[in-house]
Amino acid sequence: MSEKREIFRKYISQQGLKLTRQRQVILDEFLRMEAHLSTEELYLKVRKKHPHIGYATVYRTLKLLAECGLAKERDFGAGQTLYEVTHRGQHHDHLICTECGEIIEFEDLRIEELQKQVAKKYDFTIRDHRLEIYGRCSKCSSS
Amino acid sequence: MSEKREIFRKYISQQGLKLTRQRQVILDEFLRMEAHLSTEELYLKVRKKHPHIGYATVYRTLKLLAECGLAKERDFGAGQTLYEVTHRGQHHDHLICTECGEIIEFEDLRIEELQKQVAKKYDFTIRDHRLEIYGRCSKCSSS
DNA sequence: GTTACTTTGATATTCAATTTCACTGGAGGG
DNA sequence: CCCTCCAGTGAAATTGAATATCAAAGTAAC
Ligand SMILES: [Mn+2]
Ligand SMILES: [Mn+2]
Ligand SMILES: [Zn+2]
Ligand SMILES: [Zn+2]
Repeated sequence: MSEKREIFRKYISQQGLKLTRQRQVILDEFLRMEAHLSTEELYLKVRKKHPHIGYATVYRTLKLLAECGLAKERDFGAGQTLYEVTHRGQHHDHLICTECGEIIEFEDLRIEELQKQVAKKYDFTIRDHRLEIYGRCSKCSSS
Repeated sequence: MSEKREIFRKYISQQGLKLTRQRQVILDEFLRMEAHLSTEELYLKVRKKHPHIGYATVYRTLKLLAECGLAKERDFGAGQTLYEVTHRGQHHDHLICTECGEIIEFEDLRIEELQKQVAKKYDFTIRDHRLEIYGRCSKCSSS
């Protein structure tokens, strides 16, 4: 938590930017959330305690957080981009329930390895990837 | 080709819809294209021979084609949805060059199998999935 | 305090996706 | 072959998220 604030502080100063009150408030509120949330959702959260902070500032701060690696932008095809806190650089992919919207995170190193093999076959240099599995979660299947 | 027209015809009639000139023109033009194309691109193609056909009709017909399984909707995160012709139900995933936009298709049954294992672990019923690998193609890497 | 910035936040703009609605035209029944 | 009805069409409007704009406010160095 505090370690992440430090990362942000350093990034801000490296870039010649300023550590403003708004940015700190937004960062704190973002770190407090778990799971995946949209700019709109974070904006509404922030707004409760700090009604003066504007949508544009939340939007720009989330971009900053993504730049410095504290946040990961996710587009699950639901019309709006979601953000999530990145935990010590660990990568993961998602199972997404199209019924109730639940998002389950998973990692599978075997799949990651096979992706590398595929890329190699086509002489392709991987920068990033996304694997999303859509369907029904256990709760929605049983009901 | 003709077989696909038949599939469309059947779907249309099953749904109590009408096989209009516009829909046939759009279907034919769509089947003639290879690779991935946007609604806009197909619209422009169609327009050349049939300037009277509107964008909304192309848009709606692509939705129909997706519904009956002749087309697959793809969102590669580039701001607009792309469509591609589905060839005899074969699934594939994509390597996407973020430099030049080239899209390479691949299938890897081992990855597909591992996805099933992951889903099973979480008691999740797979309906669909997307795996996209972003990076640089061989051409862009060498230059 | 003055200067030279950056940041903020209300608002405007963009752009694809989608909807609207008055007019048109397939297709089945006669 | 003609009717009639209801789905289809297409120009235009609307939506909604993402992003840009810009005047006012804030910040830090001089
Ligand atoms: Mn996640
Ligand atoms: Mn493809
Ligand atoms: Zn569910
Ligand atoms: Zn390339």
